[in-house]
Amino acid sequence: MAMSGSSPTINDVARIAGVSKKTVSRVINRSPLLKEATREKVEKVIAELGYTPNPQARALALRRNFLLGLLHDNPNAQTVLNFQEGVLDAIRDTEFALVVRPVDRRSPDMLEDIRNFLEVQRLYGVLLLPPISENDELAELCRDMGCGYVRMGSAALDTSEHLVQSNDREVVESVIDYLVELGHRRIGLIEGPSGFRSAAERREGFRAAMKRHGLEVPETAVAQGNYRFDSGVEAANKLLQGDTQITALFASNDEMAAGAYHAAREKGIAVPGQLSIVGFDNSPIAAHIWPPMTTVSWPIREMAKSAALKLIDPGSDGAKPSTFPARLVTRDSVGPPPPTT
Amino acid sequence: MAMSGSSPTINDVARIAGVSKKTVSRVINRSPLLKEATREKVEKVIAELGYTPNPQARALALRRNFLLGLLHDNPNAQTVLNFQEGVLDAIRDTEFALVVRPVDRRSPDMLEDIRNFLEVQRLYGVLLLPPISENDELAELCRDMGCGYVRMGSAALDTSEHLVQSNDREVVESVIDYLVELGHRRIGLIEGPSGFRSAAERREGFRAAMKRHGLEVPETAVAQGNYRFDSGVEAANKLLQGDTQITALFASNDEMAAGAYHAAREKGIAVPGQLSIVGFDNSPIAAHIWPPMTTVSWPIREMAKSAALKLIDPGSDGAKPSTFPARLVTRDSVGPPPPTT
DNA sequence: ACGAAAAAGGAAACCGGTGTCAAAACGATT
DNA sequence: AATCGTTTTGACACCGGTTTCCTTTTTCGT
Repeated sequence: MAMSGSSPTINDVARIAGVSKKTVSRVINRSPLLKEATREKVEKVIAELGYTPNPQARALALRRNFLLGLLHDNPNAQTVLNFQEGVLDAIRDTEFALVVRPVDRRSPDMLEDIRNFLEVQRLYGVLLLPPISENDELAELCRDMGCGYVRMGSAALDTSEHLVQSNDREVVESVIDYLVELGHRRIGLIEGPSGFRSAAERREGFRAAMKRHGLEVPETAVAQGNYRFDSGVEAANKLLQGDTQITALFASNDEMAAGAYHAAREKGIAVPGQLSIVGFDNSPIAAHIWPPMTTVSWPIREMAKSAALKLIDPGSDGAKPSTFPARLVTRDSVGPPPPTT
Repeated sequence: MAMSGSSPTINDVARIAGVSKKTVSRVINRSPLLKEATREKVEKVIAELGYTPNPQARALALRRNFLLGLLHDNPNAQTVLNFQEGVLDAIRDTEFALVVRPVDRRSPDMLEDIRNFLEVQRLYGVLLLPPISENDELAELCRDMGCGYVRMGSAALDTSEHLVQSNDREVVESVIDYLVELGHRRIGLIEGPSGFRSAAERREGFRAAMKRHGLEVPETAVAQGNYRFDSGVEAANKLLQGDTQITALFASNDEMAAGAYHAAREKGIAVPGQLSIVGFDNSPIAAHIWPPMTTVSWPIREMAKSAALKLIDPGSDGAKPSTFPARLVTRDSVGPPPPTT
């Protein structure tokens, strides 16, 4: 009775509405076998009391928590944080909460750790960010544990309902088109680490476009990095040395592109005067570096929202995989190739 | 009996060990009034079965979840993410999980939203990141709701056990000492937004050191930003215009310092040749920008870990406020002032 | 108007733990 | 051996929901 502080329970609602708790439960769960009048009566009481079902109790009864998990091993802070924001967009005003779990994909115990985590926390579902979203054993683990999951990826990795992706390949092709149109012929690539689907997609986009334009891609015009700044420096040093004569360069992410800036600067190569650079991600560094970097932006926040909705309300966002369009953001790191060949 | 898949419960343990579930509960909770023999017997069964208490059930019974919340409205992704890692360090191998909740401190509903969130999720405790860690109403709300909390801050804001802080002021003083030692006399300040304790601390450190060296700080040598890149550009433009003749500049965070780089570049001012710049935070951009930026690094991950420990195990990390030392990271954005005055 | 089927609602058990309080076991004393 | 005061332990209710199963009510065909 004295309810200062402690929130009303389903029993309070039932008593005041003059029905059984099961009926209240039915209202909460939108059971279809309820008379409209009853529903309204109960809903009125719920509204009056400001009743919210206790997630802990539901979690216990349903053997399933109202928690969405974000599993990631992501080198890029901004990406992860944007993703978190997107998930929050989806669960705002619901009883769901977001729990985060950074993992170490190089640890041999990763799967075991995650299994433990899932077993203990009994999450409603998990969101898998690249690169671990590409781990098939992990997806299988989720299935085994009866835990919903959605993989973020840049290509088809799974059946329909578990996937949210972007069109990396196409947009990289258009990046190359853009460079070629400006007159570039010798274009270099800093690709991402093997094992990353996104890296493969972007590389394929690059190769396809070059081929379409009848341009060669010599060995020396390609270098591999690991998506981190330092590896970008190193890769660019390789690309820029000797006689390659590259006039433009596409890096598979912004951090490596920033590394390329660094390498160019050390070598006294002007950007974009002597070398045009395009990155990928549109992370803050792209806007903050000098000159501001032309890069590819993908709608991570929207993708995250969609992924979360797939988990908590499969009806709304559907069983089909969702593909979100990335787009080129032109700033000042691209120009025509230098006149003297 | 058939326990494929579903994990064992306290009942299984009790039955097999031949004791009551309450006794098992006592073992789990390290109750001191247990006979050693009983404890061992039960623990053996627990180990054999690989039993883990179900957090949902405990949450229901205790009216308190095993969830730590991270409340933030932070402009810096890397800071937030590092903080998350630190919390994870603390709760690894415990039953705790970390839930994140970005908030909007400019929203008039913020407190109401948070109240709702706390009421529904019944968190074990929350970690408050700057700037909302400085909101006293919020701290009071936590107390009201019976929710543990720890504030991250750069100065005393609360009583002892609720605080983890850094020594911003001192370290900024040492930054200025360093610049003065190199020969700088006209040093500019880009300060952070009003309302941020950290901004005030850093400003005071700056002013104290300048005063100690007998150096003036004219109006025109100070500009205010909001901790974001663009505001850094703007502030630096103000500082660098006309006749100020500043030879060095301290920005209250790295993003604004990066903005100052940008402004300098646009004006054709060489860094560090004509202008030395020091930032604060040691965020990735400091290492990636050109030239690599001298900045202040503070041990956010350790601070986060300490904060989390304060919540989940007040015994271990103690009731006293913890202060963690920040330190200067010297890179290439600082040099002696230009010879021609 | 009647009986049968369908719809609506309720009682009680259950999810897996913890709290309360009384009972049992134990040790020391007499 | 009986008594008493501590430890230890257990029975049972409870946390706030859901599920199962059964009863009551409504609807409808004939």
